[in-house]
Amino acid sequence: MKISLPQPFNLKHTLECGQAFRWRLVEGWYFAAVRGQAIKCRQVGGAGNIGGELEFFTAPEPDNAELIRDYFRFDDDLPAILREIDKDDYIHGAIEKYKGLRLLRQEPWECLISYICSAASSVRKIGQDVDRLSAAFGWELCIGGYATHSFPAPEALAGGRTMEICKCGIGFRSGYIHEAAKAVASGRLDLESLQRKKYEDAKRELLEYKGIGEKIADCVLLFSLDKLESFPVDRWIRRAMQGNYAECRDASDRKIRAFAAKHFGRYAGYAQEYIYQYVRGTNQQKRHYIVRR
DNA sequence: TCCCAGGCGAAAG
DNA sequence: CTTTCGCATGGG
Repeated sequence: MKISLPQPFNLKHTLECGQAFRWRLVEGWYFAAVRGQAIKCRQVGGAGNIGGELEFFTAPEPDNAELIRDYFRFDDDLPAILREIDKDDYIHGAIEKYKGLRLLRQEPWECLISYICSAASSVRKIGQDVDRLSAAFGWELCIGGYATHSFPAPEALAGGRTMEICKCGIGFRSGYIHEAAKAVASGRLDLESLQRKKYEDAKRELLEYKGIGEKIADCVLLFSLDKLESFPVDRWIRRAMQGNYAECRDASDRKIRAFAAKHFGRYAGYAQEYIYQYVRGTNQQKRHYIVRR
C-alpha cells in the first residue's frame, strides 16, 4: 500500500537519527515492530529522498495506514515548525542538512524502557538491548520474510526476576527496568495519563523513578508523550550548545534547557533532534579521521 | 589495553 | 549548588 507523504519528509533521516532503535534496513526496505505490528516500508518517488510516497506493509493487521500516519506524525506541520525554530545560522545549517527529519510518536512504554537502556550506552547497543528484551519477553512477528518480536508487555518484564532482564546484556540498568515495569504493570505509573498532563507535571512524575533522570525523562516526553517543547540535553547536545551559543558557554544542563526554551520556543524538541544529528554526524567524521591518522 | 557510549544515583565539597 | 565516582556491556 502507498500513501502520499507530507512535505518535507525524509524516511532515512527520520529512522536513522537515533530517536528509535529497532529499525533495520534490508535491501532498501526498513523493518521494525511498532505497537505490536510488524512494519515494512520504504520511501519511493520524490527528489533527493524528499517527498514522494511511503510504500508500506503491516502485519498481522494489513494496510494499517492509521498506524503509519500517527507514528510518523503526519499531523505535524513541519514547514511551520521549521520556520519557527530557524532562529540562527547554526540551527539553519542543521535544518538544511537534515530537512525532512520528523519526530516519531513512539509507544510510551517501549520508549521509557528503551531510554532507560540508553544510559552510558550507544545507539547501536541500545538497539541490541531492546531487540534482546523483545526476543526474550515478546512474541514473534513476521512480515515479508522478516522475523522480529514485539516489544514485551509491562507484565512480561515485571513478572520474572531482575536477573532474567540482565541476561539480555542490560547490565546495571536491569533493576531500573524491573522496577519501572512493576510500576506500569500495577497501574501505579500510568503513562497514557501523562500524555494529557502538562510537561512539568508529567516530568516530575517520571523523575520519581530510579534510573530516570532529567535527560531520559525529557526523551520520553518528547518522543512518546507529545511534549514537543522538551529539550533533552545529552553529552552531544551539551557540547553543541556550549560551543555554538555564547549564552551556553560553561552553562549547566539546566541553563541550557532554559536557553533552548527561550530561544527555540514551543518546538524546541524538533530543534534538539536536528542539532543532535548535525553535531553527531560531523563529530563522527572527525573521530574517523583521527582513528585513521 | 584503553576509551567511549543519547546518564544516573550517591556521596562529598 | 557543583564535582566525582562507580556502574555492566559492547564496539572501535
